[in-house]
Amino acid sequence: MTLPTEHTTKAWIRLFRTYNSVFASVETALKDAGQPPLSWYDVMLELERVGDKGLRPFELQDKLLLPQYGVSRLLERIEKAGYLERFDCEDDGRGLSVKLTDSGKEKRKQMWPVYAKAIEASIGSKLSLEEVKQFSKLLEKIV
Amino acid sequence: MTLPTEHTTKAWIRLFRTYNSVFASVETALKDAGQPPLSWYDVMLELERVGDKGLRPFELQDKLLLPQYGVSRLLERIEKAGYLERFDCEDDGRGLSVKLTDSGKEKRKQMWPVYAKAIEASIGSKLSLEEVKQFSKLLEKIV
DNA sequence: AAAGATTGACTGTTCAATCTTG
DNA sequence: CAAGATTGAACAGTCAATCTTT
Repeated sequence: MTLPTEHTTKAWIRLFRTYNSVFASVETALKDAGQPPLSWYDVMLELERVGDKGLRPFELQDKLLLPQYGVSRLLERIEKAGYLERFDCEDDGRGLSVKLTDSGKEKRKQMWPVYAKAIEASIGSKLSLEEVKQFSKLLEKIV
Repeated sequence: MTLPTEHTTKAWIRLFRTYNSVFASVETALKDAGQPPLSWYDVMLELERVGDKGLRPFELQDKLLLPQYGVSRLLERIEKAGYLERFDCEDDGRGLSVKLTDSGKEKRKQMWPVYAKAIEASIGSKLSLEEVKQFSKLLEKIV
């Protein structure tokens, strides 16, 4: 394990600034549109994908790279807003499952165009299609 | 303003995951080494660069892309740890300046190898030099 | 004992209101 | 009134302890 080159350090600093700038654009767009934050969208999208059987919190934990207590608190807030339901898990008495409510599906649908516009403005409009693909490929190598 | 292509959306999701994964590695490395968080490093580096004349909080705000109250609270914590000093600004009675203390300089020096190793492990070791340069160039186009 | 999940207490972030000086 | 900066209160994230079931 050697020290990073100047180039690696520079790349990290730019990654830092770029991510935070895009992230801030998305959050601001959502807030300005009176919509919930991005973290809610991520949960709702995963839940919508699997339908009424729902997901276990630990599955969300893996998908969203959040700690257990982070998922617990996030679900608590989204549930309070009425966008999801927790229910007992039949297979495993320790656990529960979570599924999206109808109003949760509706809300996710409302959020998407706002979210999408922000991504397009922040990234899509700045790079050519070829560059976007290249960018995606490089990111894939890192994680 | 059109909707993003699939490719742009995919690139954003990867950017999200990659950034968060690298960021978490860096923070974990610092914490495990008993060092302060990355946000402190950023402040201390900027302050070290300008020497004893220091920086105004609003200048840090621009450099670090933080809100005014965010800088205020961050400086408060770093000052309490003894790594920086606030002092009245002679040019502008409304403002103040902030400079690094000797122990702040020392601390920044201690943090760097830990930080550097984490960046190298997360990014440098995953990409060739050419790829790092490409990556950097693409990021520059976005922000 | 280990896995799934939650919670109290603490730390950090955000919002809106405030204070001071230009 | 604008700009620079801070602060109380509300909100979100983290740590360690806890509870239940496997």
